[in-house]
Amino acid sequence: MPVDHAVPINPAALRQARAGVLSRDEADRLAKLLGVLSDPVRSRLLFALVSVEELCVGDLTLALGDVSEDQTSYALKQLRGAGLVQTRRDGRIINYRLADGFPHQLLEHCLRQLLTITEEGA
Amino acid sequence: MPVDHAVPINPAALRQARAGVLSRDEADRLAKLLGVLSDPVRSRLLFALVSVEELCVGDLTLALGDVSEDQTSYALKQLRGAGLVQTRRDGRIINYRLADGFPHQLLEHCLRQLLTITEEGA
DNA sequence: GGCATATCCGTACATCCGTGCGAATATGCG
DNA sequence: CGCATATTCGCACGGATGTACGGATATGCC
Repeated sequence: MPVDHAVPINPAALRQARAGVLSRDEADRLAKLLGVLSDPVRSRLLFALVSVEELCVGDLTLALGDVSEDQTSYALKQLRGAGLVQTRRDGRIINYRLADGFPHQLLEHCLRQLLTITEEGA
Repeated sequence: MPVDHAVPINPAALRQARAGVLSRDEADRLAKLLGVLSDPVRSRLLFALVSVEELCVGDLTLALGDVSEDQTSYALKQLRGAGLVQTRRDGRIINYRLADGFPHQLLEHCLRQLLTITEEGA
């Protein structure tokens, strides 16, 4: 039987929780961005780019070592669509770099911290 | 025609990039965790829980306001599977809270910062 | 014991996402 | 102009994922 549950069980805590909840819009934007980050190829590409000025698709493929150039190209396209990387054409070569204003500390600090959390759990 | 691209175009930068790249294992773990976070319902549940001791499924559903109890239940199951939340049974009511050792600053600092980034882009 | 409530499960369904393959575009070189 | 290289595109396939619905389970109350 479907449940209505119109009556809060802990009204005080509920009020407090509501204050911290993101709006639907904010949560959607955040989810979209995290979705872009939640792919091994894409996150590794960002980590490859964080310590270097710029690199072309072929060299980025070599940097990862175990992906095809198609995968790299597709992943870069997603990252570019999310505004996380920029391109600079140099003849036939297209160089990718982290976008202007990209928070480098996000990679080096936040995401690496996330990694240590999962380490503890495993 | 498929491309081999055995020759790096920028060997120096490539060497530097390789140093920063995550291993396949690390990237997979990170991607899995980010995948759990990259859902509006799940992230909003975490933000609801960050400022409160614990809440039951029904009240969490009310806190979000625009999701079904099934959605809440399913999302909490995912979060629990990832080790991000814990449960405490109290009679018929099952209360959820952030897991022990959960980095509260991750929500309040890192993820909210991510939100501001996308604001600029939009 | 019998009923109401809180939560969860199993299934079915639609949808999205990453990948591989072949071909196309774009540029440089001779 | 014709060919080689770097990158991207279009398409189809398989796999994973979120949602809805009915029913199951667990607990408390009378």
